[in-house]
Amino acid sequence: MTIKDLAQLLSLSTSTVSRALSDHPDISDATKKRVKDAAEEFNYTTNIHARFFRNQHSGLIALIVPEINMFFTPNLIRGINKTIASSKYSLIIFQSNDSYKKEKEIIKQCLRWAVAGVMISVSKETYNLDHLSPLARADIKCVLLDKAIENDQFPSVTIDSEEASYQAISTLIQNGHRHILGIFGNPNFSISQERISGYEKAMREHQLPLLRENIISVDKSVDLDFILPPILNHNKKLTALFAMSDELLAKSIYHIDTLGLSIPQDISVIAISDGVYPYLTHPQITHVKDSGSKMGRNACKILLSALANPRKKWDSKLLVSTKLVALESVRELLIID
Amino acid sequence: MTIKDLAQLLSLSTSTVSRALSDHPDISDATKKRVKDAAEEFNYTTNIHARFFRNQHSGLIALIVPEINMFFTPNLIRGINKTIASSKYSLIIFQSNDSYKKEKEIIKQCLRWAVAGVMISVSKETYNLDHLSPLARADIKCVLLDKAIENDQFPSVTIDSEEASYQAISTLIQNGHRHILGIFGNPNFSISQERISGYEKAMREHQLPLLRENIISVDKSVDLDFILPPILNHNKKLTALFAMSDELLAKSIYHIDTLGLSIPQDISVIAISDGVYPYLTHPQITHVKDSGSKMGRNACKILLSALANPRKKWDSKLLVSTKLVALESVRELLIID
DNA sequence: ATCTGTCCCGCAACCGATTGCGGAACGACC
DNA sequence: GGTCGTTCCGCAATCGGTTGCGGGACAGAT
Repeated sequence: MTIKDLAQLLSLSTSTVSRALSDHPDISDATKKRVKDAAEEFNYTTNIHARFFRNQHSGLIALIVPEINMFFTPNLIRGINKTIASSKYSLIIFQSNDSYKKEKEIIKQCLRWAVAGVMISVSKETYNLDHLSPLARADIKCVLLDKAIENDQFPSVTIDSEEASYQAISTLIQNGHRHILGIFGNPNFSISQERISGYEKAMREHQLPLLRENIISVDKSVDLDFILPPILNHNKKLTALFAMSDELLAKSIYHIDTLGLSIPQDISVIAISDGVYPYLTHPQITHVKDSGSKMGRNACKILLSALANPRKKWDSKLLVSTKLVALESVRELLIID
Repeated sequence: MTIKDLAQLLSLSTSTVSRALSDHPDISDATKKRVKDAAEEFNYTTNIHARFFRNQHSGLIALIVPEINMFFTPNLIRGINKTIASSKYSLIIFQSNDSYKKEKEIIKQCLRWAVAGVMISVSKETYNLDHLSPLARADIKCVLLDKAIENDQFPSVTIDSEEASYQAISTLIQNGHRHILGIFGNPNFSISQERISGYEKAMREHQLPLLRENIISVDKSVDLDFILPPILNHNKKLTALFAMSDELLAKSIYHIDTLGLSIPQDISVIAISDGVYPYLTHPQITHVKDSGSKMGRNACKILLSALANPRKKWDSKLLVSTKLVALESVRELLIID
């Protein structure tokens, strides 16, 4: 059903039908009603490609994520969807599978789709933003989110990783913990580096020693299967464990449980989390909440405002604040000096 | 950068450029190389809307899901992406937020996008498929998946719910359990009904009594917060619990842990799951694996083959088989008669 | 009867990519 | 030099929807 079919059906010209549908003042109310009723009846809707073709803007915003996993991404998408729903844009989602090559291909796709804007959480393999330059050249607005890379070209929305991690470790220290195992992701990523540096900052501020052996970095959470059990078995000084993400948290808890240790009697646990998983465990895990939906909302808002005011400079770096959610997994230690 | 710009740059006509890019035999190799190199350099790619506009097919497949949650959906999308990657189609994902109204709107969107095919997992509010008829009229192929509704118009891909549930309960019975608490979702959905009927079938086959109080149906998993603890506390005969989904499993384990019961010493647990969560808990949960990615792959294959052979009749109901994954949460009881 | 103004509506061009058809350019051959 | 074949490429129409411009119809005024 095209506008032509509809016009023929009503013995009108396509232009009249088009104008009637968009409430053009030239068209009489009677005609408008006739046209709209018919459109409803034969459920005609304007073809989005043809509309783009004529108007030269697609009304699309792309979201590029490394993967749609059980943690974080669902919340992120929820936040974005909510914000975008009140605009005239539609969202399309691409997955890079954590591959730089795929990411590059997706950028190309974005050009083909003639998207108005892009929100991207870069892949694990992405160390610079050269592949985004085609977007800039085509005047497509782009916002980095979550996993961002330092640059002076694109605005970014990330959680304040150092602060989040600092909050978590400080909480442990305030509860009397001094020997804290930190579990981090691949240290090549800025996100891991910042979280490590938050750990270190908190330790330093409280004059606690920084032991290399208490900082574990793994590329994938399954790597913990080999690394974590011996440490938990042999390092008897440890009283607390910090996990920088939900994946690492889940694996850590599994190993703690498996070794017959109990939380928080034998070991206290704290994590940075998007706040779903910590409620599913027993005891529920005290965590610093890193809200995916908040981040999505903010990234989306920045993008929409950039699209509304294309001239204005926009190179803001937004740090989404985090909040400590005290649940049941941190025990207060008596401080013996 | 349009094909015209490129043509002008090379002092060729648009038609020559177009043909060169698609390896038309009329074009000399030298020209082809020149054109392709230039396209690469100025990273020109054909505009997808214009292409559709000309060719009258968008090369799009839509996936409509109730929500992108931490369980199941990620796997489903993974499976679909993998299959679709080897075709010439692209995937766009819509979320209905479990709303019938939104679902209807999305169908309209699909028409506007001129998608070639649709895969839909219907919302909780959807009780019939009338809203899909515009798709049928526009000759858009449609496959139901996961949450399907009985009909004779669209093919469907679902897990064999009754069988999965039967497998789970049978396993418990074979291990000596006779008092099994079954936890199910909203009984209005066929998916819950089938799983209940699998439970009943297994019980009947082993001449065990069907107690109404041992079947719990909740609309949302949080409802268990009020329902489950008193049952676990007072019904001392129960030796096993069956959860029909990951959400329900997670909540159930939480309450079991909270009450100080241990799995499987005090109570055995089994579930139907997509196979991620059961490995994150301790002990790991024995489950009937309901593979989202397998379902996605199959739905996608059916759709692609329907698109390749538009004439052929296709009303298949595919039941994706499930497999028992025996882990650590089911204890063998001594059978005392 | 002619003119002016108003209200509706249609004609036709345009957007980018594709493709049938036809034609220019060139070499080979009689 | 004319004819034919071959190789390579351009013209122009097309897809669906939008919109500037212009024109028909009709009423009221002169």
